[in-house]
Amino acid sequence: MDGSVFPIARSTLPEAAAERLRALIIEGDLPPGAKLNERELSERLGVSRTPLREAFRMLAADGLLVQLPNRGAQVVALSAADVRGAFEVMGALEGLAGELAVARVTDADIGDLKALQAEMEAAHAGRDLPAYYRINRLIHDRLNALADNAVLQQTYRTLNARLHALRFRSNLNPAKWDQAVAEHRAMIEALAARDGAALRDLLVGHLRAKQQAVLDSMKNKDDKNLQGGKVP
Amino acid sequence: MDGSVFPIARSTLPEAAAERLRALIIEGDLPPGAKLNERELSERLGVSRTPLREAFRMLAADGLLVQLPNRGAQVVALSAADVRGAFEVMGALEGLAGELAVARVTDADIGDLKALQAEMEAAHAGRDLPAYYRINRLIHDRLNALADNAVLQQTYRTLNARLHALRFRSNLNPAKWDQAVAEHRAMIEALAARDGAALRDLLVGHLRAKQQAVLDSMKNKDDKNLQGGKVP
DNA sequence: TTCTGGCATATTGTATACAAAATGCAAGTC
DNA sequence: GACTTGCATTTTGTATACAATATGCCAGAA
Repeated sequence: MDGSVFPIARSTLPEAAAERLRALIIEGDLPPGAKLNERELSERLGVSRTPLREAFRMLAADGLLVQLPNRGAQVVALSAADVRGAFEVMGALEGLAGELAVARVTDADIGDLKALQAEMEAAHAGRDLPAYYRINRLIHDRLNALADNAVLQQTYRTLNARLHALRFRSNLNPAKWDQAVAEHRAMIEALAARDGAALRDLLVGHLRAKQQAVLDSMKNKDDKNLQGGKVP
Repeated sequence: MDGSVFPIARSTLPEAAAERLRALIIEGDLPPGAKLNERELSERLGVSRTPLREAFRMLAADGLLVQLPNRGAQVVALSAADVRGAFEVMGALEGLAGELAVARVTDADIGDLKALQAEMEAAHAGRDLPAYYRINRLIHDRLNALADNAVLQQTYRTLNARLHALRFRSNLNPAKWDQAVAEHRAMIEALAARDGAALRDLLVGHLRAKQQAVLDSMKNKDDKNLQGGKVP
């Protein structure tokens, strides 16, 4: 044989439990700050405590839980500073992805991306928000793949997952949406021109705008006391 | 009371085991690619398998181990591509740290850093390598602290730990050493001038040089077949 | 009333027993 | 001789029992 491997996906019990917990956290069934009782959770998931505890360790490493010695695990309650910090790092990572992508992109890739951009603009014109989000994600994934850096991709994914636990629906008003689409167009152009610095700046700026939107939405949630924040 | 907490450090057994394993990996007692037998390791560490397995999860999250279902854990054997990727990300993170530091640094901080820089140059003049490394690290830590971004700091630390597992003693020849010290001086100056872009470029370049050194040393090791790499 | 101390209960931490899967070896087959 | 097949052994995976720790309550003292 040629040595290539085709491992079939076999989820272990701790992995499956972690996946389920992740969903529960993102869905909001386990709200920020919630204390996770091992016995109760293991019964609800139909799993014994041992694999559940390994799932806890995985989620803690992802920053979705915090574990206190002898006091169990609880869902993280991200502070505004945490969100800011995470976005700052994600911005740097996106910028890096852009620079790397420029160094590796082929004309064929650029063609694909331009096609995606056209689709995205069509979704925008048709006010099709779900399609917009889907294509947006496709473009982002493609850029990340172009960077060809597994460490980068994994780090980015982890941070992204952590923020998703916030469950914000970034209230995309028309003006912001227009701007986002325009920024995307500029990105593709910078990439086509192989202008890494410009692409980097665009990506960083793009993310900064998103950060602001999330922080605003968080502030609103806090006002409504939905983030588990302690009120004096 | 004012609500501030001062938790005394209480290491749990899984944490302690992870710490010990980390050391064993970095020391090279557990070389890249080594298979970790749970029973044997638990006996050697004087810990039962349950906490040991949690330690495995932690180290796997840090990227020091890989866990294969039903086949246990083994020490990662980083490829050159992995090292390149990790350094690229670390460069972006250092660059970000520099930019953030510029935004937050005070004159007092700059004074401290200049003092450290002087110490470093003294160590350099006296050819005191250990002192150089120590002060080098102090400066770096100070810069990171100035960035005031916990996510950044934690991400950086994790990546750094992963690379330390390579156990390279970056063979610092005199020319490179001179250059590194000069670069550090330029960094402090850029920081004092509040020139974020310049500081960023310096940090990224500084790290790129380090990356090259590590990749070279890895290549040498590979030639001597010390990295557990598969030879065709 | 407020604080302290001690006890009962609940919860997490660790070890271990049992189950499931992988590995290695040897006998049998082509 | 090389390849398969089945079995014994080893190793990992999961559940559970027991230990250690934390939590909450209540009585008693300041």
